[in-house]
Amino acid sequence: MKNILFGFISKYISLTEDEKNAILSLDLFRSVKKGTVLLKEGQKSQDELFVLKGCIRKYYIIDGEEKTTAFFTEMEGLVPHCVTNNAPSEYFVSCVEDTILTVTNPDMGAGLNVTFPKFEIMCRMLSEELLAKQQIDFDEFKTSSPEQRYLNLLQNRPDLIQRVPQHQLASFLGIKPQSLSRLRARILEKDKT
Amino acid sequence: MKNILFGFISKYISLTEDEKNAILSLDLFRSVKKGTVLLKEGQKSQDELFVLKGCIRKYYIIDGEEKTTAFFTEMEGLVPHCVTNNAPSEYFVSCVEDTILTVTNPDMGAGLNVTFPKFEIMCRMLSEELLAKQQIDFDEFKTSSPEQRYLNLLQNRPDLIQRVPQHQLASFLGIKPQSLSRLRARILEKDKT
DNA sequence: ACAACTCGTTCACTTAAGTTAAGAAATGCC
DNA sequence: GGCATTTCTTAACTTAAGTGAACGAGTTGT
Repeated sequence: MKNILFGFISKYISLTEDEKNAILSLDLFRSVKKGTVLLKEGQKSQDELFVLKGCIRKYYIIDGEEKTTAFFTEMEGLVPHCVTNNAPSEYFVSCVEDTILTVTNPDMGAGLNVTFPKFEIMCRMLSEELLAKQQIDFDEFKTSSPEQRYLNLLQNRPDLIQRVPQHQLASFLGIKPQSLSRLRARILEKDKT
Repeated sequence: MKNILFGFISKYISLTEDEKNAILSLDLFRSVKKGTVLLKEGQKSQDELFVLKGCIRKYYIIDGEEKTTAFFTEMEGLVPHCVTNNAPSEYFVSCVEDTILTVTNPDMGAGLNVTFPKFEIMCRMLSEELLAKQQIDFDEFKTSSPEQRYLNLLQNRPDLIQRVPQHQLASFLGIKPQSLSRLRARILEKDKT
């Protein structure tokens, strides 16, 4: 696990052994079972999540229905909105698979940032990268139909389609499970021809 | 104009007179006419835009059709993707109205950041704020129907509906102009009852 | 002033997504 | 193993969005 984390960090900054040990001493790693709920609506958590192995999802419950809006897999991190604005969470986060992740909170983070200014730099790089990606994703979503979105997903994240239940994928694509099922049948039909 | 800019900045950091003068000496302000194209697809610009007065929009041309994905009005800024990743732009940016904005680029920015580290701090705050907002907006978009999206817009940005042409609003809502027209008629019909 | 465009709306028709319900397949739990 | 639950698919029907075309109002340009 250490190696995965440090491998990821090394893409942004380089760490000395001392720094690595400082990080490890924080006891960040958590191993959680499929289905575990990491964050509930209404909860005021300060925890930032970073997935080392497995998959977590973010979802709302609207009119009693789960609406999944994002998945996070290996090397992807989620800073819940409630951490940023210090308000109760609007959404849930749970594990799609057995997952290993790091859990950090600003207190620990501030400590690290003070000790190692590099961290501040990495966080900014990460958040800029994320913002850019997010904007492109949003644009793509707006400019395509459900079917195109599914085909794009098939191209860009084929793993998600395999590892995530259909009904969760459906709301991620902005449609109902039945529509996804039908849409897939439609595509298969076309492929045959 | 100065006042608008400094008023905005003061929400994040406080500036001395010297710092204000340093900023003004950069000659950031631009006054552009409605319809002016500020960024073209394929272009490699380094300019970051911040709207002081007026409205600009970001749009793609896909299969010969304009797809508007974002509007930026007073006190909103756009750092085009091509600035971040130093590649040709995927989209266009043009003025919906006569607009006054600041145009900055990383060279100037770096100069400022070096001279006044505060700026770095403000930029990070801005980008974090934006990222959070963007995520919520994306979630809202995914979890609602075109009609709900229109009603939300009516709630949250009634000005946009007034100042922006319908066909641009339509793709912003992820639908065709005719559908927006129909959807609006439908809502009016309901209101009567 | 007139022609050429743009823009918004409407209509008829097509296509796809929402809804409700039912049943098959897979999964989880004694 | 067997029962219950969840997940996925299918189907029939409803509703809304896409498409192509037409029209009038407003704008632009000459």
